[in-house]
Amino acid sequence: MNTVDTRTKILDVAQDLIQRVGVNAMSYRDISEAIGIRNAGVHYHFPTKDGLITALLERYSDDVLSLLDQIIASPESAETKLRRYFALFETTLLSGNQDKACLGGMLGAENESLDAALTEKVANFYRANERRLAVILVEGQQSGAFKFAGDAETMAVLVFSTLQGGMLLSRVKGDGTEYRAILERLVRMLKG
Amino acid sequence: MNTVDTRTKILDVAQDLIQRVGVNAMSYRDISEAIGIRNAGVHYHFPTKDGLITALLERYSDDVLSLLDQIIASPESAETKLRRYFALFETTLLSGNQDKACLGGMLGAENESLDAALTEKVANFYRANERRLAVILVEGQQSGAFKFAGDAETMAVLVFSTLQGGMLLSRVKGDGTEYRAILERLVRMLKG
DNA sequence: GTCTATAGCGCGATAGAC
DNA sequence: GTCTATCGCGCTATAGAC
Repeated sequence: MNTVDTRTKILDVAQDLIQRVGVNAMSYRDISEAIGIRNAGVHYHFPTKDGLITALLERYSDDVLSLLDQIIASPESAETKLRRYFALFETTLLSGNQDKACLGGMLGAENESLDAALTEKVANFYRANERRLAVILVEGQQSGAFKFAGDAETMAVLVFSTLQGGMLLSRVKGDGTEYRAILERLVRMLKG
Repeated sequence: MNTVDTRTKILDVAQDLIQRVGVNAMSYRDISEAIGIRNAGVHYHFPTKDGLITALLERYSDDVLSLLDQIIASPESAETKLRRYFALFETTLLSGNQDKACLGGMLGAENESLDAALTEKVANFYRANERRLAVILVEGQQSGAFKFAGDAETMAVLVFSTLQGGMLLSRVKGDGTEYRAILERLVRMLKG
């Protein structure tokens, strides 16, 4: 059953391509060939490339943050929530057995070559992640599961930095297990 | 006094451009215009783009690792060495008052759109950094300055991940002070 | 909503003069 | 070692038929 509409197919394929090769190495032709229509057909749905990328980031951000909110709202312990957060990026974003970067990380790296309005959207995606991470960290602090000095906000930024850097490094080195090892170690550090 | 030869000028300009906009948004024309020669003049020194990028990464890797070796060989404490390591990426690589990414980070993000041989060179740059970080961490462990559970190798990868992720995030958010805050917090965590 | 066809440009790269 | 000139291609994007 293939009831997915073309607009969604375009977004799916574009996201996959960007996560693999980057924004500037992905073309309308790549997209059109992958879904079996022509160049002009893609332009019908997304007249400009910056518009396509903007729509893509919005969908991605909504999806990830919504999954994150589900994790936060669950009755699990803070430590489990944090692990599920890390697993989200490991499986959903490094999914499909091939090495994919985080869309947010890739757009961040290439952000200076994109529409200026996109920079703020990418930054907001980062901030939204950090805000949710801070909630989990505070919860763990209060329950005694996490023990660390200083404010949870800075720690949340540190955790998100490690997550993003860990994905980058694991992908380049071709060792998918490294990401897990890095964040497992980080959890242990947070537990004190 | 301008005694810098053209080959060096090309490498300097290309590196600056890649650190800002990425490999795939940088062109021979950008380079030639920046140094005041023509497209063909750049091709004389670097016939292919992959060759140029390879030469660039080699120079960059040699420079960074040599500075790192100097830091390690210095009589400073392990904590000071680690701070100097972080400052190296903060000042030398985010230099020139504008937001630049780490060349290694940028090539890592865009690595799937580059010559396959470059992937291994980028990975080796990461590993070389991690190896040196591990030396500093072990030194700090032995002197009692650092206290952490588990092997220094995994911790070195965690530290390098945080450094790379921190540079990415700070750059996108336009807040250069964030990088420093993240790594300052990491140092405090390592001190236990 | 997708097609054919094409405009217009920037790209990496090369030949050959100087 | 840098130049002019150019090739051939891929790109984003658009016009107009179906």
